[in-house]
Amino acid sequence: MSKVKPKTRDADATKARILAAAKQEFAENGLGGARVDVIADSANANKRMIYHYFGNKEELFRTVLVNAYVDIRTAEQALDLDHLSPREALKKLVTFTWTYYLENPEFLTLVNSANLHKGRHLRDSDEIIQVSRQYVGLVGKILQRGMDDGVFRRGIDPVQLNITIAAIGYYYLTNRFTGSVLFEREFMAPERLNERLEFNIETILRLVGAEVG
Amino acid sequence: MSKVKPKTRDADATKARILAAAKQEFAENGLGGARVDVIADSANANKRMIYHYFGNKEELFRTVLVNAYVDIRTAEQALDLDHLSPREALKKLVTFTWTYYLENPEFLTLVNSANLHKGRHLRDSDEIIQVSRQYVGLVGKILQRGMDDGVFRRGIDPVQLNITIAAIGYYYLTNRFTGSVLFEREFMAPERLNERLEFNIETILRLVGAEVG
DNA sequence: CTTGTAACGCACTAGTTAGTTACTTAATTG
DNA sequence: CAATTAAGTAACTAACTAGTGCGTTACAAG
Repeated sequence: MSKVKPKTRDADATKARILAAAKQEFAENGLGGARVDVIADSANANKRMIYHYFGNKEELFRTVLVNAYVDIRTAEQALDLDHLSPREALKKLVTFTWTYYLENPEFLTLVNSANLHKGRHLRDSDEIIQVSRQYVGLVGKILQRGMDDGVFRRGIDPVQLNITIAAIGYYYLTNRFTGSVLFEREFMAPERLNERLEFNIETILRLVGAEVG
Repeated sequence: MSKVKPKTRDADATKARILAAAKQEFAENGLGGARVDVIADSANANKRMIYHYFGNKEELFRTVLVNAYVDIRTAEQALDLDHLSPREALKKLVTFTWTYYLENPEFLTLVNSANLHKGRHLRDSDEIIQVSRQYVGLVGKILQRGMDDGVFRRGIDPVQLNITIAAIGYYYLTNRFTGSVLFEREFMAPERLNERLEFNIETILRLVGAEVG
């Protein structure tokens, strides 16, 4: 965790170190379980700096959370799905969502923590609403192209599809610990992960009425 | 919250009041955010009783968690799906899962909390493994009947199906707060809830290759 | 070189919090 | 009914925790 502290003073770098450490600590212990002193230490910063730059613990959490959403939505936009067939675009999006969760597990626990606190950290965030609209539009466009081409069935709500694509990956990964106990199966074994991704792709393709295989 | 304290001494009743209060407090604030004093108060019990009956906060959480799993698995077993057609049995199971999450939102946050703590509270719980096997068996039986009847396709893993049935309801409901902001849609409005349930039923029926409608 | 501003750090406070000690009171049993 | 066991309580403690007061140090502008 501990990043190198620069010799010279650098407000931006210090802020960035605090945010990285906070993301880690909040993800690992939740908003309630996270310790401000731990964040300060592992950021190689002084606790006073956290209050100087972010005001308080809640505001720090809000910043971390908004950044996390902006990050995933930005990565999605860079996917460049327009030049793919609707079917391939959908496969790529399901795969991306899965891989992103897998490589950024902090995202899952941050979202869980935000919801435990009834989403109050996200309200009145215009930034969040902007990037979310782009996301819904992205899936909506794939869906529209697929319907026009006659390869997807009509009448599918893009928001419901969005939620489902997220759900089938998110649930498996966020509940991987209890899941491994309940189902007596090593959820994180590489071949199990591939198995699940394939299952998820099939689930989504069948849902939109595309030919599977 | 505050249950009536009986005039006479009653260990079982006190235990039960503590467990009910703990379930509420853990569900609302997570393991880290829950306060033992709050649990004692709202159970109309003394904090000392919590340590007397349950040892410590962690063990109390473990008990609450295991009880929650046993409760949902018990309710599922009472569903009596054997006399229904495979297709109807599956619809009933998806509906039950959805309704159970909706009526017992504590279950969702308890499971999230357990996973934040890497599932350590569930390990070496034979009780959990027993009831989980019954659950997998239940879905496996429906699946088998459907394949025998030729209404479901072959080769579906019952565990993956189980996970997917849980996922599409769980994700929508546990993330209802951030979801309502991100998708600019009132996730808990009655017509939205029905919409989602219908979508979920369709998702599962298409997944197993059954005729939809 | 001086002076203003922002980065940074130490040590403290006021309030919590899980867990405990030492005790009283009610039920049970021989 | 005496003696033992179990239920229940209040007050306490040691460690922790978010947030702050107040002072120091680096750097840029003039």
